[in-house]
Amino acid sequence: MSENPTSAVPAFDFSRIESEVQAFWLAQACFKAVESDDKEKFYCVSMLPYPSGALHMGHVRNYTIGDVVSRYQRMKGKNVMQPMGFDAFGLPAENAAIKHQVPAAQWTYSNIDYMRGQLQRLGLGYDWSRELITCKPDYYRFEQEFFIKLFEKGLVYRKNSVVNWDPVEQTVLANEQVSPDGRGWRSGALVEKKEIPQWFFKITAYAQELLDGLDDLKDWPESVKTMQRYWIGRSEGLDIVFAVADSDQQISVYTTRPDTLCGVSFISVAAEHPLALAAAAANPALANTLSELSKGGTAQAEIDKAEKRGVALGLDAIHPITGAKVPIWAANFVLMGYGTGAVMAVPGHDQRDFEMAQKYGLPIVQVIKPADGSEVDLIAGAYTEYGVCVNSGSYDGLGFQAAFDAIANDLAAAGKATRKVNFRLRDWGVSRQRYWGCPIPMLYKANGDAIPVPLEQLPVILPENVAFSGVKSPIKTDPNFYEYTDPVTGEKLTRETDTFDTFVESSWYYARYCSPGANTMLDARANHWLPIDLYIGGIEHAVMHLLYFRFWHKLMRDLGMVSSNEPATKLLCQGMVVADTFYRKSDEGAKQYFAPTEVAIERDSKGRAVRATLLADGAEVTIGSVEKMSKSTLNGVDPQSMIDKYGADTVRLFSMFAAPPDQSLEWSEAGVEGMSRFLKRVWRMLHEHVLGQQSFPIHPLDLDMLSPELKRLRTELHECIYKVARDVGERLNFNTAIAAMMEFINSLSKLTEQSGQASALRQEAWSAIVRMLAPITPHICHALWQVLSYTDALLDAPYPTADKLALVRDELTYVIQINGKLRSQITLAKSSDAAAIEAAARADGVVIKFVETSGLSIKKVIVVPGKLVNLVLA
RNA sequence: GCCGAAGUGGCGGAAUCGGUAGACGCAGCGGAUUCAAAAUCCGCCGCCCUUAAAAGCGUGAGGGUUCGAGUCCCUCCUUCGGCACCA
Repeated sequence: MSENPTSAVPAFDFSRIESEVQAFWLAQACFKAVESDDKEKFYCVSMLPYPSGALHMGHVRNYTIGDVVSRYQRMKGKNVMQPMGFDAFGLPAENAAIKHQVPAAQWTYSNIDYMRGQLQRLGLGYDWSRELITCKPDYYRFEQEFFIKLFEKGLVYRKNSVVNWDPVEQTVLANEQVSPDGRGWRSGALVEKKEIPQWFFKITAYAQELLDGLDDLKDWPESVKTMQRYWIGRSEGLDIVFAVADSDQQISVYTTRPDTLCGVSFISVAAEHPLALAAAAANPALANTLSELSKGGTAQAEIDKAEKRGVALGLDAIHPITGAKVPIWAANFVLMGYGTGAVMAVPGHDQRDFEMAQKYGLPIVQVIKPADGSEVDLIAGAYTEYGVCVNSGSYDGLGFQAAFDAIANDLAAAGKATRKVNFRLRDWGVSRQRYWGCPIPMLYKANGDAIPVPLEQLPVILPENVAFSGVKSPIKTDPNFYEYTDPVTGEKLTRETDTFDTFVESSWYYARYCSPGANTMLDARANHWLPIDLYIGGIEHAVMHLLYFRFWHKLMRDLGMVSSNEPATKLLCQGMVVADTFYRKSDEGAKQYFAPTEVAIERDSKGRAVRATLLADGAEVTIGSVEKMSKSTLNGVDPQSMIDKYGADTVRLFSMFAAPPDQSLEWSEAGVEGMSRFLKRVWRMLHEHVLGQQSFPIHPLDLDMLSPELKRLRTELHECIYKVARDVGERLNFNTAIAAMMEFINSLSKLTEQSGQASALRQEAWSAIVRMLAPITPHICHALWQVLSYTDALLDAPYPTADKLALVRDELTYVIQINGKLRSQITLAKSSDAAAIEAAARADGVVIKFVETSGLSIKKVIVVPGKLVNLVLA
């Protein structure tokens, strides 16, 4: 790129500028956050990355948003803390270890080193002195200690729970390792459900508080709160006890629809229910069928979509109202780990029961009819709405609530039911049968009793130098790890070899950032920063992570470690980064994908993409759908290559401009080039202003001296400032803020006037633009700020505020609609009242002509002050 | 299957409280500059009819409310996220 030799504007060398500015920030320790009561604090956290190898565009987007907000808040005078860390335990490191025989720890640490460098290269303003890495004992020791405290409080317990079991590999599989058809990813064997003892956090003890707390989270997206409410799933219902015929056993079911009780035609239990197991013990054929029923993975979507199947256990239950015998079946859609492992089946009014009844010829009885008296068709499916009881004896004619109360009272009096509030939320199972995780700090006696590891022996350190033979966790076969001798009594104990779910580490890292180096989990500094003022991460975390995170905060509160009730007051969920896909289909129908860099796109005269060819052979490839960047579709774009080619500022600018933060962002290299052009234009125009100023010595801006053109332009400037501050500071809509700045710069570029006042206005404009762009493109702005001859640090320069007087316009443009359609426009003085506006509209030439030619007359006039006039013609 | 989102020009998107649909950017087209190209600058750019103007159509589909609907209500379609062991 050769510059015009006559131009005195220096070349824009982003690479040199970015490295110089980053070196300056580092040397000045600009982002080190120090607790202070002088300024209001602002604590901004972006969800920490899993160190998978390199940053992907999703990270770039997430972290740029956090950095823009942090830098903006700093310019608004806040004491900002923005930390970063690595969520370093997890399955991919273990898979790398199994596949390539590289130690999980080494793989993880080298990934972290590379990714940290990438984050720094993006110019993200983190306080690196607070960095944490969750796989290090100085982090995870505190969660081991915390777990033991909860165990002692009774908030942690052990129970049997179902896992995906691969019968060929003899190992537990993650849901991700089970294919959609219920087979193990390596063995291809049909996965079975197996019960093993596992540790649980009693999150259900906080269910009501987690639900109620959502009402106070005013700055969380409504969609996330709705999902959490549904996930917690509070319901009011009845625990009903059915006696088992010819036995002293009974079976308990929970229902939210006691009004349908008279429609019960059978009972469904899980294949692992004690009644089913007892029946199977005496009946090998039944045992076989039950094991067939438990085939398939544990994922809810899979269970819901599977065909409803069941088998009669040969037992009957006694209906608590009618006394009739109803058969007991085992069904594949009932889970032992959820509720009582048994449900009452009402095929007329529950779709799953309906499908099961149809398949096996069980009775379908209508006991609810619509309140409006219309008929229902119980051939097509169940009628699941509320209505009025029929075929229900003395309850006939009662509506939902009346029937609920009557049946609840009658059954309660007979000792057959109790009212119960139930939650869909289940306790949080944290045991994983995997190696690369935090060891669960428990010991087992020979009789199976569990006791915690003595606190003074913490942390239980995960050995990092281990070799995998096969897929099994090495610590499960290593006596040096699992053998334990009580130092006092000499008793031989066994260590727990399961590790924590990695959601445990990510549930409290945000708090630990506030207390770096403390030798307890948190210290007093935590309450200085908490709660988080803005938490940013992917929408995929809407329920699980964000619920565990809220739960853990309440646990820490109840242990006296933090004083707030919620971890984050504001939440932003950013969308995915997506890109075009290109592929060819093989003869077998398999898709072979190609990276966008390997493909050339041909366009027609209107710019439509008509054809894509592979650069390597010139032959056509299919243009696929736009999908999330991923390894499998090869449509990922490497952030590093983009930074090298265009610079961090350009990459940041594009990430913020191409879409609003909560929507998916389509990557487009042409779009990136557009951003690069914009920055070069800013660079050139600002330099030209400064060079031009030399012939017009700096004048102070004198508002009374401005020409009408300058006055109009200044109004535009302050409208722009007003909009940008609102978009960035309140709405978090960075794309429209950037568009507003581009729009203003387009106007500014048309200003040709050369005068002292024009120069003063240009100085005001560029000073504001550089400060407004600074959070988004901090490197170039740092350099331009100096070009404008300001000597203070841009990082702490005050964010521009709009001059209210400049925002006032003397005239307003009114839209004239006829029957709601735009027909004309008029410009009126701001002071015009409604009558004057209406009169002006009636007198408008277009209106008069329209009324004449249509032959209609004006029947009604609607005047919206400051906006429009609508004339209704009929 | 259940819960939550999204759907607007050739493309990404804007329209913030029911009031001008298409800001801004990309792509494309035309022009200036240049020996030429790149870069840069200027202009055009929803569809349809048209020399032009005007009219008409137009925000996934179909209904509805309203003086007025991209926005509110109902029904439906498609795509995406989550569904408890990927993180």
